[in-house]
Amino acid sequence: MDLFSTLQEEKGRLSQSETRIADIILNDFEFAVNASIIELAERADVSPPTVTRFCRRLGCDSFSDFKIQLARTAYIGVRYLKPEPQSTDPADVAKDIVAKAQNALYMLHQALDLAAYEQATDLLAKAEMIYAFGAGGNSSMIASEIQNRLFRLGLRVTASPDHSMQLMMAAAAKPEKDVLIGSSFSGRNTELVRAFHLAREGKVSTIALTQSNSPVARAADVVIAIDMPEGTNIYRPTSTRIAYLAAVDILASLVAHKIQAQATLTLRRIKQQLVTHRDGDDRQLLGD
Amino acid sequence: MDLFSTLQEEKGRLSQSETRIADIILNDFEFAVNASIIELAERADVSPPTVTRFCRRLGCDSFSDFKIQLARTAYIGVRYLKPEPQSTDPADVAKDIVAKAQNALYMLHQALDLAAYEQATDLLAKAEMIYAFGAGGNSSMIASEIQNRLFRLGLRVTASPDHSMQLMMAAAAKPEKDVLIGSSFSGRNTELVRAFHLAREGKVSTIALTQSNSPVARAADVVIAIDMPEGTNIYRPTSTRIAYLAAVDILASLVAHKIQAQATLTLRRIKQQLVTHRDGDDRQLLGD
DNA sequence: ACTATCACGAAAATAATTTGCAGGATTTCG
DNA sequence: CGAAATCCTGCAAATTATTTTCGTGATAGT
Repeated sequence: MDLFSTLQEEKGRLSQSETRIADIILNDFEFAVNASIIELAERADVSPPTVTRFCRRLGCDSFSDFKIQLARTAYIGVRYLKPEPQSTDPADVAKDIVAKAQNALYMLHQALDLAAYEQATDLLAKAEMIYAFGAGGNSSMIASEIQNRLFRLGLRVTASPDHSMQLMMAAAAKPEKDVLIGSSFSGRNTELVRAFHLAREGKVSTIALTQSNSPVARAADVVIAIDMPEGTNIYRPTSTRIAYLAAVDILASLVAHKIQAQATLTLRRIKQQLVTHRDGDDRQLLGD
Repeated sequence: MDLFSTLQEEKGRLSQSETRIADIILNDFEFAVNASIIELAERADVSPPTVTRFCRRLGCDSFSDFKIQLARTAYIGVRYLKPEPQSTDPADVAKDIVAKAQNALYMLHQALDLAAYEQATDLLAKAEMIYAFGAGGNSSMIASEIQNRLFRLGLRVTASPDHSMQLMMAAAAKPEKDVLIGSSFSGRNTELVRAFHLAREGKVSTIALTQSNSPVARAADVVIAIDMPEGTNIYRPTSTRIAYLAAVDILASLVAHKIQAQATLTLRRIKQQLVTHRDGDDRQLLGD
């Protein structure tokens, strides 16, 4: 487990002095990772032993162990604690975006519900036809991405960003054979919910990539939950999208492993096609 | 700068003892971050002072500073030093994908050519119309993504994955007013190269997101270079895409800052539209 | 009000790290 | 080839950082 989560959890149970230490760590991370136990103690106006005890309490072996653990989660964790002043300097903008994207990935990994992924994998691998739905710039991209990833494995799949089409397709899907997979960043795409209900009525299994405990999540059989802390402008949909993409990537890889033989064959054929169509250079693997 | 790069660079100039220390760090990272200077020294068969000197040489203030820096770059940097063991266990697959994606982001950031981004930003911000081109599952996604990001800023933009359309559009673009931006993961999409040539003849500025020194790169005025070592796993040549997406994100953010007033207004209108169209809950920021 | 528990810091003890120094190896240059 | 210079290295001492021990005062429960 990572320190920041632990810290958030324990926060309530800490004593006054310990809270002061925690605050310093949360507010001035740079100082905290670099400081010695004495400096940290002084700044928090406590004694070094208190700091040691604080570290132990958080599950670390020692103060140095604490600092290491802190540093390790750091690159990932700092950003969402300290929303830094919005700089428009290109270097900062770039750094910021990269850091946030990495955060999103980190959090995806933290919250990974493998069981859900495996269930989804089973459904997809067995499906005779897969319908991938999503609307709006973000989710529609995810839907095409699902298509893009799965057809390469030899699966039958179509993606649609169109509500009316989605409803019709959901109605046309074959019971217990076809699978519907939908994405909604907000979790409140009511049209998608409707399509899910329709599918459920028709005994078509449904998978949702969405915020947990949202209307979309509740309407689906299997939920690949992707929850990013909302509220501030820190988590713009753009870094969330990276998490979605990684989730699709994971899902597709698991499916690929599950149906390995078939997938390898299809891939080879696709590649063949690309190579002969292009300049004979096969350095490009699977499409541009 | 991060420690791993420094370590790679200095590697040749190190003495015997120091090389031993470096090897231990590179091969058994877990041990290295957790060990005390004495343990590390013993294992490398050197004295503690040698370790201290080693740390200084790498630009750290002290051994502890070294460990902190090591821990900080760790999550990101280790993976691509040690080729992963091929496992199909879902947890490993997931971890691997996340790590690769983070690596891709890391490498994007390392190799960032800000000047190119700024040039591209200038072109895009001033463009009267933007054409975003890309073909194949990956690049066509990037093209739509460019559209998705830029139209929100109030810019006029269209994306096309269709070669014939691309050529016609390139021919129709207005000299010195319109801009063409194209993506090619492989750098050898000859149709895109043709479109770029056409644009150049017509004095339409061109921006390429592609591999550096590739045909596509050579055909463009401004190159946002994205060079990734493609993995060996044929199921998943895809972490590169995350880097592309982040690059687009950076580009779009820079453009947004450049034309801030206009962008803010447009964004507000889009949001307004989404909120009234949905259930009045504005928790979703900018599309699903 | 009494006891148990807890939080905390002072000081002592311990452990880790760095510094200064000197021997030995290696390189450089005459 | 040999002498001087330089660099690498470890030892031991000095320094610094961290942890443990122990005692005090505060707080909560009975």
